[in-house]
Amino acid sequence: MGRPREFDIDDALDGALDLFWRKGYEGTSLSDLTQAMGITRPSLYATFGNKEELFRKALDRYDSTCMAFTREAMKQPTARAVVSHLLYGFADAQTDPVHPSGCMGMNGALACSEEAEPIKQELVGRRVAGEAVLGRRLEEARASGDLPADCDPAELARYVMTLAHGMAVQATSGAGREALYSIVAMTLRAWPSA
Amino acid sequence: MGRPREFDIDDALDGALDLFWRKGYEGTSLSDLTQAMGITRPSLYATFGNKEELFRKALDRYDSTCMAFTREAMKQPTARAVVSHLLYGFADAQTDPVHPSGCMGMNGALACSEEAEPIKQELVGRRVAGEAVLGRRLEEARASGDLPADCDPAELARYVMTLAHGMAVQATSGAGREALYSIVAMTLRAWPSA
DNA sequence: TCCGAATCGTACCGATCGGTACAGTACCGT
DNA sequence: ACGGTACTGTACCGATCGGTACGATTCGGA
Repeated sequence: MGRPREFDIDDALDGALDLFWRKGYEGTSLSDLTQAMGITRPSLYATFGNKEELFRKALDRYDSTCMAFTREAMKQPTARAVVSHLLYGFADAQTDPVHPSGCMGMNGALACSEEAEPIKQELVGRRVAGEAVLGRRLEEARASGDLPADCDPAELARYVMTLAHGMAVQATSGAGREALYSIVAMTLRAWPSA
Repeated sequence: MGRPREFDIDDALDGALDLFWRKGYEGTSLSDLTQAMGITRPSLYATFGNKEELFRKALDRYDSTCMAFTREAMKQPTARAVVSHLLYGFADAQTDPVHPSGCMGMNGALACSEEAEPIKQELVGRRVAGEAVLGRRLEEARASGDLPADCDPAELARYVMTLAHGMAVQATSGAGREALYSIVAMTLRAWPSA
C-alpha cells in the first residue's frame, strides 16, 4: 500500500551501474547518480539505502547479467572449452558497445581512499572467489584426465585470471575487440593438452 | 635569492607518490598530501603548481626510479631476455615491500570522474607508449632472426603488456611475489623460440 | 644595514561532497 | 470518504573538497 514508486528499480540500477562502471565508485557523485537514474536523492536513499549499498546492488546486477557467461563457461566439457568460453566472454563483455569499456570489477575501485576501502575489498574478494571457482573446475579437469597430471590447476587459474584482468585494463585504455581476441587466441595456442 | 625552502623536493615528491600509488589520484586529498609530504598547502602550490601537476611530477619520478628497469630490459640481447627482464622486473616492482602494492600507472586512475580525465588519459598514453617501445624492440628481434618470421611483434608486445597489467591487478589484490613469478615462468615457458 | 625576493604559516574562499528533515502527494484497505 | 502508508520534491545539513590572500619570516646582494 501507499504511493507506488514511479520508476523501475532495475532500470535505475542499470543507470547506476553504467556510471559506476565508467567513473568508478569514488568518481561517481550522488548528483551524477540521481541524474542518470532519473530519481531524486531521497528516493535513492529510501530505495537503495546509501551510496555504498547502491554500489553493491549495482554490482550484483552486473554479476547476474554481464557476467552470466562465466557460470556458463564452467559447464563446458573440457578445460580448454572452459577457458576459451571464459576468455572470449570477457573479451566480449569488456568491449560491448552497449556498456562502458573494461570491467566493472576493476573500474569500480582499484585504488581508493580509506572510506571506500570496504568497496575495494568487496571487489578483491569477488576476484579471488572467481579465480577459486576456475581453479576448482580445472582441478576437476585434471582429475578426469583432461589436463596433464603434472600441471597446477591453481596456477593455471591464476594465469587465466591475470590475463582477463590485463585485458580489462587494455579495454579501458581503448583496445578493441579484435585486439583482445588475438590475445585470447595466443593464450589458447599455448594451452596444455592432455 | 629569497628565503630558502625548508624541505627537499624529491623527498616531498616521494611522499606524494606513495599516496597517489596507494589511493589513486582522486582518492588522495590535499590534506593527505600536505600531511604526508610534511609541507603546508601554500608551499605545495608554490612548488608544484596544483594537484594535477603534482601528480604528473610524482609520475615522472615513479617512471625514472621504479620503472628504470624497463629501459634496462630493452637493452637485453635476446627477445626472450628482454621479456624475462621486463616481466620479472614488473613482478618485483609491484610487490616491493618498500612501496605500495601494484602499479602506479593503474592505481593512479583506471576509472575516474570527468575532471580527472586528463590524468587518466596521461596514464593511458604512457601504457600505449610502453607497449609501442616493446613492440619495436621485438620487431628488431624478429629482423635479426631472434624471433620466428611468422610471428607478430605488435601482437606479442600487447600480450606481454596485458600480462603485466594483469599482474598489477593481482598485486593490488594482495598476490605475493612468488605468485607473480609463477605466472611469468608460465609465460616464458610458452615463449616462441627462433 | 637595509631592500628585494622567495618561502612560511594562518586563516579563509566558494563549490561540492554524502546524507536528511519535512511537507506534499498518490495510492490501498476499510 | 477517510485514515494509514509509502513515495516525491524542495530545501537544507555539516564536512570536506581543491585552491588562495595575506602578513610574518628568512635569506642574498648592495
